[in-house]
Amino acid sequence: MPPLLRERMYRKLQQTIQAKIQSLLVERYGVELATLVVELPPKIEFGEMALPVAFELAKRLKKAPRMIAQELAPLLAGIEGVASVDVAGAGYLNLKLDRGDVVKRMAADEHAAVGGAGFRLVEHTSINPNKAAHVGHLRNAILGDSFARMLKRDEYKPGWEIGVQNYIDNTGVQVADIVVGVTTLEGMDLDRVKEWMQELFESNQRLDYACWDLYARVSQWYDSDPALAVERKKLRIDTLHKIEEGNNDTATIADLIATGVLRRHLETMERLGIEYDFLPRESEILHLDFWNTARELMIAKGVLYFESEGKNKGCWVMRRAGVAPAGLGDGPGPEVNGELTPSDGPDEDAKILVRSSGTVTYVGKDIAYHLWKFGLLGKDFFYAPFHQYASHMCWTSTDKPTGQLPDGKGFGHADAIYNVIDSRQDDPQTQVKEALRGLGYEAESERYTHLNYAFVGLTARTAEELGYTLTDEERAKNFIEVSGRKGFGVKADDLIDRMIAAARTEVDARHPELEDAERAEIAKTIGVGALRFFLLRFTRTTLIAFDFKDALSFDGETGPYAQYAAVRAANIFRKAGVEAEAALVAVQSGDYAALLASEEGTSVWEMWLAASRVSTVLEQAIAAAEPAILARYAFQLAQQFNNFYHRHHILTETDETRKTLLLATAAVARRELVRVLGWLGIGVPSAM
RNA sequence: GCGCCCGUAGCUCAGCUGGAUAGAGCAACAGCCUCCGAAGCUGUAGGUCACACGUUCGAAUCGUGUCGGGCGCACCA
Repeated sequence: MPPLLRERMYRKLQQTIQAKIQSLLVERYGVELATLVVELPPKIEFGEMALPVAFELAKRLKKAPRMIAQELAPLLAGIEGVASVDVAGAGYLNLKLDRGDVVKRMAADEHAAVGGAGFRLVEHTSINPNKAAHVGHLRNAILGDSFARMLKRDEYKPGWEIGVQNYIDNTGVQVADIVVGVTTLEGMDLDRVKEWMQELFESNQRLDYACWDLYARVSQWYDSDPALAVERKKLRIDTLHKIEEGNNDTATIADLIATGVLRRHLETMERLGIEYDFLPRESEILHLDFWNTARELMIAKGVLYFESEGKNKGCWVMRRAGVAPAGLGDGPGPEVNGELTPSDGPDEDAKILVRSSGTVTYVGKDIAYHLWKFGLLGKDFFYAPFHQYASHMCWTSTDKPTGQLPDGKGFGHADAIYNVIDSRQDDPQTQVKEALRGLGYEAESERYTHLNYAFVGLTARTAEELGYTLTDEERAKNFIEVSGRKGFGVKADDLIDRMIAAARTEVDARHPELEDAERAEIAKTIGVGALRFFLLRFTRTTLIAFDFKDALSFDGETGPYAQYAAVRAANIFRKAGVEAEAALVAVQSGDYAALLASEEGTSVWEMWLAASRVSTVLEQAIAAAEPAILARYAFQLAQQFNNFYHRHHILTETDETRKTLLLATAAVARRELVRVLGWLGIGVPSAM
């Protein structure tokens, strides 16, 4: 069978039809359209594909749209897979597909391929390793993990080669704060810190939880005595510098705690099915001098220059993204004696990358790091194994040569990158892209996606439930912002525990006959599914006001609703004593065209039509970098299935032809639902 | 002050590159379990898509402005 005939489900059919019409338009009217819209009609009576192309042509051809549509309609009738073409409304071209044909193709699992060449790096989670993860971090990790699953090669799609990274800021101020906490507030030295961590471990206490409270205490402590505030802040900076330098007890304490907390984060995320391939650390970016290499590249290209005047005097700066330089000229003038002379006064808006003290800012380090990601820095990390997952190793960076290189290539050779980062960092992210552009890496800059999302707050109700006393001002707002400094927020592990416990209560009530271990497993799948779905159903720009009551609801538009539909479908096969696979094979022989065309069959056909859109929706979700699109689609599939389930009673169906089709319908619905949920990291339990 | 995001049903949100009577869930009300498990289904009610202009055959969608809310604009990360 030629490839064109093989891949002809919704997405493929759409592509074929678009190409055909484009050539028809050129042939007949000499018109070329940049894009040709093919949409899903609002009602099934209008067919499966609708083309508003006649409206578009009306103004160019100075003809009534309906007239154009009537001219085009007969020309489209010959397209393969199209059963009929109608002109509707003021000039819509509505296509009806050959239902019997589509059903057989889908039963054989023919679908458009999604994927491509190149290595893509997805970076997410990136929690400061100085305290427990909270809901906001979960949104980040779940978004990133789902997106990685959408891209990755699997049974359904060739996908892309990908690497999943979790950037570890193990030498930042937040880690410094926790070090100040254990040393100054708790009076520990290195040996005592080791003992303390051992004690926590032996008494089954979580290090990240202990740090959560300590971090809050330190943050308060800095400002608790105005007379000592300056001194205490100095202690903080001194501690930071010692950590950055390395090779001293302070740095060792920082490393012990940061690594210990990081291991806890990995445990927390693993509970949700989230794994990483590589953990690049800031300490190596410093010790391997990534910045100096980047710095030279940037100076050579004139992107980075020394400011000798104005408020940024003594700093190395670059033009701020999206802002014209403050001076009259187009940026800095020619370089003179190692310094660039501003063409027309200093650019006061410039972004500082190196402070007058000689230290590098966050954005500076980030530029170096991103040159590495694209393989443009000309140097690499050294790699060491860090954590063994069931199916693969998670690596970390190190500054000592190990002779080990994951997959023989490491990770710094991306063709495209996706950074899952809070939208409060839109500006610095834009600045990094601007630096790439300035260095002449236009293409890389284009393939740099900041997968941004609005932060997660808490509803007033949930904040009060956590024992937080609200001010009147806070009560009036739609959400309360979480604060690590105040130790205020919903810790990830606590939340996961509550989700699973809520599911467990239901499972125990519904399935007392099951073994304890199986009930536990089912509850975990449901609790995790509910949590992941809850954080995925909102589009990225939507600020989530987290509320326990909403999250713990398992009715309606939730993960458990979708899981339930898949479980119901599976139950049908169990009770019928038929394998889903066999049902899909069975539908190949037999003629269902008439049945599918009937009024009753249309409600069955709608299930197939919904299921046929998997590739289309996946492509759309990848293009928009928006897992919420898939989450909503999963819900729609489940809803469609529940409709179908109530309308057609399969097991009692006496007509064999009809029963075969109904069984195949349930099989397809379940297959696609399981797939889509899988990309969202949501499993389907054995029973519900 | 400048930049970015947002304003859609009582509440929480969808609405793709403009297109057919603006859609879900929750909450409310009325029904449906001797029938593939009711974490489900059916029905009712609920909207001047913040507002005003503009572009267009056509605007929730694009443009400008106003009002209201959020977030950024450090020699912090």
